[in-house]
Amino acid sequence: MSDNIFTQYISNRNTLVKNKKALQTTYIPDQLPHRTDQINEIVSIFSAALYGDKPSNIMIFGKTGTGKTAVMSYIGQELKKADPNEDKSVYVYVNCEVVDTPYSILYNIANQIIPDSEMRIPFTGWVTDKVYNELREYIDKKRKVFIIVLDEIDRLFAKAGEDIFYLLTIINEVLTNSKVSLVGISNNPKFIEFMDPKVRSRLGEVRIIFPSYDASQLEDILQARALMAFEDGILEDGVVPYCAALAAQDTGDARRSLDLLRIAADIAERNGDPSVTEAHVKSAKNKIELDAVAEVVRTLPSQSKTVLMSIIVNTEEGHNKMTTGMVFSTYKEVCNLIGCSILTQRRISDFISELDMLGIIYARVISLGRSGRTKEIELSISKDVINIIKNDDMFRNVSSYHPSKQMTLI
DNA sequence: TGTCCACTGGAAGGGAGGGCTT
DNA sequence: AAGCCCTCCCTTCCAGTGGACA
Repeated sequence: MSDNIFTQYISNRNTLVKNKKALQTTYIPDQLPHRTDQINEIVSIFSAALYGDKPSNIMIFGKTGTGKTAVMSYIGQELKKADPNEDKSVYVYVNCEVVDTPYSILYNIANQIIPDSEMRIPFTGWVTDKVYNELREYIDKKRKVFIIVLDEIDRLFAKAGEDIFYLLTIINEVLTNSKVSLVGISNNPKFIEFMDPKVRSRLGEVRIIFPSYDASQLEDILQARALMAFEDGILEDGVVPYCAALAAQDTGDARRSLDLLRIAADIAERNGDPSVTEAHVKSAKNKIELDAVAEVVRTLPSQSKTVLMSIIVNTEEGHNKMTTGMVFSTYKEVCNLIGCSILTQRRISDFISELDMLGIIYARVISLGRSGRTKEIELSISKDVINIIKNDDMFRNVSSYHPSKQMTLI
């Protein structure tokens, strides 16, 4: 192969990770440490399906990164192994973060279980009732137990209301040959309280809690993945406990601890280092935090970005702290420079509160006595993140701009 | 103690746009 | 295709507020 811009990276490739898949959060290992009780409970309920009985509906609650989705995927795989030809049971998984309307839920379930050769439900065009009826008829015809897993079910409830849950929970009353069992997964245990009591009790026949992992449990999980991913001697001794401790400090999120380990290994590889050290984990932590804020800032709506740019402009003029009025008058001038419409101060006040909630700025309500009551606003992002906004295409005319004299400086 | 300022933040409602239903 | 409904984004209105100041 002739030399080109990729050659040096290919020839100098330093691979510390022998099995990158094992460090992916989507990878489902053969063992899920510290989730045996939950797995056993769910399996004992699901086993009814293999005898043709209807398993109870289950609601699973637990914070992000507590293994809810991983456990359900694992059990789904195992169920398929126990019933490889789907003679008795069919396992269906739907992520309600992506699929969040009644029509799309039914469409998604139907297209997972009905082969194209038998029927294809169109992406749009049918009345929801028609999809429901077709799905119900197909399910009944098959004389099997259908286990339908609805991940992030609280999002579906927030977006689509409870009608879809009502339809799904009463389906067994109109089925004569088949049975449907529902599993809802949510990180918000409160949402079910807002449901109609009948739907609530049907949906949550059994409730299973996935507690957050503590540092030593996270360490076990990481250790198992590290064994799969790295050759001996590549990871320095303290690395796994350190990743586990950092993630445990947060919310006991196993996903976060895996991210730390994977990104630390990436950094070590790119530096050409022979092993992964705690220093690499520290860099990984900084990178994750910076990336998260940068991503939030990059994807802000344009009006929100303009408000943030106005705050940046004021800060660079030496006003580290400013009022809503100051931000608004700079905002109007920035709008004129970039040619976007000017919203009202009331609306800008909301944007300021949203930026505060996102942790991009710090805003608190203060009283300046005779000078009125307002918010005191200051930036709370790093230079790197500020540069992302300043280099945004929409602000190319703003680089040489200085705001008019502000009358109400703090 | 009352006044005043520069807002805050809740409420109501309009308009646009998108998805669902007929 | 047209109507309906919902959500989102925004405006308008306005009562309420904390503290400096007279």
